Amino acid sequence: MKDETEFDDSCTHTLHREVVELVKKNLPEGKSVTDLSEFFSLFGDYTRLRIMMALEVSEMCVCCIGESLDMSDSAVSHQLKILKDSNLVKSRREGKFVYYSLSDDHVKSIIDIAVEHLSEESE
Amino acid sequence: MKDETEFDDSCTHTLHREVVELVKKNLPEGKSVTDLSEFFSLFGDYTRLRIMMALEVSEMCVCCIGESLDMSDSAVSHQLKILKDSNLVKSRREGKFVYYSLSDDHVKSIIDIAVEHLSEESE
DNA sequence: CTTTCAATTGAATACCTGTTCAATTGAATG
DNA sequence: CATTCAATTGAACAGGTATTCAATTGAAAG
Repeated sequence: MKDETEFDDSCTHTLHREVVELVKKNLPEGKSVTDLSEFFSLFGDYTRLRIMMALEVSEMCVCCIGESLDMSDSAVSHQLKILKDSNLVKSRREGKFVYYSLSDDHVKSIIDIAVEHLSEESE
Repeated sequence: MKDETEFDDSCTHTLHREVVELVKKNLPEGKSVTDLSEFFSLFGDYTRLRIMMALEVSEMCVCCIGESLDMSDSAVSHQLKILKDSNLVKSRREGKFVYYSLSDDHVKSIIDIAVEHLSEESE
C-alpha cells in the first residue's frame, strides 16, 4: 500500500505537486479568463483591428469605412455589430447615415501597448 | 459629362470623400496591422491565455501545465510551440523535463491592461 | 541495450468564425 | 406613396485553427 495512491497520474514528483497546487490556487476562475480571451479576440481579427484603427483617425459612416478599407458594407456592418456589442465602438444616426466612433480611448491605449511591445521585439 | 466620373461608387459626398482620403493616408500598412492582429490572437485563445497566466505564477514542465489546466500534454505542447515561436515563452531542459516560463514581463503587463479595462467596463 | 517516462510531431477531425449573397429595414426626398 | 440610398440581418459557405490520437524522439535508469 503505497503513499502514492492519491497521486496516481502523471508528473507525480512531490516537488512538482506543490507547484501544480499553487498554480491551481492562483489561477483566476474560468469565467474571467474567458472574458479576457474574448476581449483579446476582438483585436485579434485583421479587419476588426483595421476598423478600430481607422476610427482612431475619424468617426465614419459604414460605407466610408468600407471604402477606406476596401470591404463590403455588409462585412463592415457585421464587424461593427460585434464591436458595438462589446462596447468598443458607439454609433449615432444622422439622417441616412450612421456614424461610428470609438467608445473611449481604451482601444487606442491597448493597441499602443501592443505596438510598443512588437517594436521592442524586433530590436 | 459630370464631375463625378472618378467618384462613381458609393458614399460620394465630398465631405465624406475627404475623410476617406484622410483615413487611407493615416492607416498603417497592411503588414504591420497583420502582425498586430496575430499578436492579439495569441492572447485571444482561452487555453493559450490560461497557459500564460499559469506561467505567471511559476515556471512548469509540460505535464504539470497539463495537469494544472486539465488538458492533454499534447494539446499543451502544441500551444507552447506557438507561444515559443512568437517569443512569448521560453524553455529549458533539465533531465527528462522541459520547463517553460514567460520570456519577459510584457505578457503580464498586457494582460494587466486588459484586466483593468474590463474591470472599468463593469462599473 | 532495453525500458520508462516526458515531450514532440503529423495527420485527421471537429469546431468556430468571417465573408458573401440576397432580402429587408429605416430614413429622407421627390 | 413610391423611390432611393444607407445600413442591417440571416443563412449558407469557406477558411482557419485547436484538439485528439497514434507514432516517434529524447533522456535517464536499470
